Amino acid sequence: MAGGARSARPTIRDVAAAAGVSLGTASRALNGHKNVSPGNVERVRMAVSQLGFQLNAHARSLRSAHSGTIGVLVSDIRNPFFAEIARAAEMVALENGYVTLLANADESVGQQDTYLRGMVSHRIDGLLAAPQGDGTGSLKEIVASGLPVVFVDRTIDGLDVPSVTSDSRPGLREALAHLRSLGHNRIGFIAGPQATSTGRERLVVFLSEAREAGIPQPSELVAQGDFQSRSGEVGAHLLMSLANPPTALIAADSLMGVGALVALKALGLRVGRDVSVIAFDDLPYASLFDPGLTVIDQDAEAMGRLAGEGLIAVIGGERPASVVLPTRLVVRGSCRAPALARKSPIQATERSQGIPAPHTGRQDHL
Amino acid sequence: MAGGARSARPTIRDVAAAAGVSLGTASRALNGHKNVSPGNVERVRMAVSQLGFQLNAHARSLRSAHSGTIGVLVSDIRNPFFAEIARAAEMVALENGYVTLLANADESVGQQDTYLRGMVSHRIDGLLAAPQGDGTGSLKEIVASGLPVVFVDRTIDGLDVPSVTSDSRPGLREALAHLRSLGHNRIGFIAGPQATSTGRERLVVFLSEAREAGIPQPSELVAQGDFQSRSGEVGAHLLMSLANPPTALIAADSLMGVGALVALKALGLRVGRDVSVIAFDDLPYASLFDPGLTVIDQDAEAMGRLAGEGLIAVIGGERPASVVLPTRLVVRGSCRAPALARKSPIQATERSQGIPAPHTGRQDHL
DNA sequence: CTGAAAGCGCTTACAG
DNA sequence: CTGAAAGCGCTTACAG
Repeated sequence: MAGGARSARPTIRDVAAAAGVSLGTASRALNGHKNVSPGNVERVRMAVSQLGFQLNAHARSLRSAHSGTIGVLVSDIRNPFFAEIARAAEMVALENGYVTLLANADESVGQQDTYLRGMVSHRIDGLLAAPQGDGTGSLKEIVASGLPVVFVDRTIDGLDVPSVTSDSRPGLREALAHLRSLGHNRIGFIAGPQATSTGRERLVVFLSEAREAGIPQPSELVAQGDFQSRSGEVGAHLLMSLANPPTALIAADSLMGVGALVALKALGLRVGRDVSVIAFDDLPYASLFDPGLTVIDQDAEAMGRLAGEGLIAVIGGERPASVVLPTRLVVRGSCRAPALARKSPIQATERSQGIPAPHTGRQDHL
Repeated sequence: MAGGARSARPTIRDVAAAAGVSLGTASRALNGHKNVSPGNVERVRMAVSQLGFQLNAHARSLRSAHSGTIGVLVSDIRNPFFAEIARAAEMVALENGYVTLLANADESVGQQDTYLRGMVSHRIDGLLAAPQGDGTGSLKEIVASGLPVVFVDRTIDGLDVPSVTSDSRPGLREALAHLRSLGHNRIGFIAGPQATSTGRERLVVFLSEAREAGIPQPSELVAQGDFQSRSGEVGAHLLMSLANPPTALIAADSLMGVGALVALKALGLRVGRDVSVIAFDDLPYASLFDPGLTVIDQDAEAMGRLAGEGLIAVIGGERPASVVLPTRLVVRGSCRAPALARKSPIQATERSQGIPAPHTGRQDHL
């Protein structure tokens, strides 16, 4: 059983010898080539299992054009959204006979480049990436080299690469309609980093949808975050400290949303009652929060799967179209009518555009 | 810029030619061997950056004894606990010049074996694993083959492999002391799968610590789970439906803990007030639950890091000792004195061991 | 300190 | 359908 512990690993030459065929025939049998006699296929199969032969992937990769490996690069593996994408992509890769090399950039462009270089050294057959940075460095070189690449979640301007992203518009539109119907017309937005495509898109779409809905959005109502929890905390603090604070908050990702919840708790503000909150990305536990967190959900599993399938297609020489998935609102308990809502949105609009209210902080109007 | 897109990749031969040295010297310069003249080292360095040379990892792996790759196998990458372990281990690998091949067994022994075979084909230099199953299959073969292996979180009986695990005893002891001081003496336990080392250990230790603390533990107070959320739900339902239900619940991992919270919510029981709850493993959002969830925390980051370092040591020919980290209780709001606590634990003990109370469900005793 | 040469374990035209 | 042979891109004793 553990007998051959230290003995040299059997090679395809050993298999050929045991099967009584030539090295070439053994290789062809192993790879399922058509022109091999059934008898030899069987003999080789026997020899393989008898010797416990495991093909050396490096020798194969060196000789043939492909390595059987794909790279998956995510921004932060601890973010449940990316963990789900990575997992789904990996499943697809596995189903197609690829092993996955996982790179966790951990929000660092430097680390991203380190991993990317390693992947190039390992001659990955394709790369699936939720990219960081501005498209300089290894990523640009990789795309320029012609290696199959698919972007997921994020894209990079100037790099012409198929992508799987989601469209924040439907979700944001529903979110605004929901808040509007509850009587909110002063909505704070905690934006993602403007150096990422998703950070930019969500802010632009929020602003355009708010305008469409007739909700005024003075720039003081936008806080700039970085998709990390801490920045959501800071942003919520900032927004709620305005002379005329918003009655509702939207965070551009779930980590910042959680940060905002932490900040509101610290400020003694009750979510739902005192401030309504909506965040991008669902969390497995969002319904256990107090109250349940209303979210704009993206289908991370589908994104990972479609991106994986897209990459397989690119590797196969196809040029798949980019796909854009919808987002949708999942209503839980974190949004309610503002406790002290004004009856006339118009009036409030005029106020917020003109002189800020004296710093009573809150407008008593009952 | 994108000029050489389709041109063949430069090899070390091109580098040697450009630097005006032999192939061997180029290789030695590249690998930082001592006996190379400074001038040649510099010339090779120039040629490398000028040609954009990237060493072919497969050729190197085929020739030399190691591949520069390690495998990291986790049970479920979507579990925050394992995501953190994977990330920390990966960092250590990177610092030591290794690229990580990530395998997500997704709670399936079959998938674990598929990945393990792929890793063996890729000639990983070492394996870090939170193993599934009973130690048959690829895992056993790998250990028997002499490949460096380190277990993290879980171990497998009969496989003599260094490991990094945590000792549930201090955390459970604190948890029981905490519950005791609040007046609980009827505690339900939602156990992990007895086919895993952690599932077994936590149950055994809980039982022994409860005995030590003088808390009776009839078998009806143990529900069998599988570390998945759903089983925590079922387990909590079961326990709370007992004729004489527990006043507190301990779940052997966070996913089952979350499941229990879901079940309690569905049953209309308020955590803290009606039932106290403690779960293993901290969650990034546990403090935002209603109320905050008290947990028995393990240091996942340290486990991943230490396991990574241990693996590097094993690869280096050392035989590092296994390390066992402590667990500790993080008190939040999910435990309070039972609403209808008896004054005398002794009396309650006698009751619970004897005739179950008639199914009023709750003992009114005010 | 350096070069020439062998060879890691495969795949794949090329003949037959 | 099969075998003999070349060669993928490196590393590493072996001489010098």
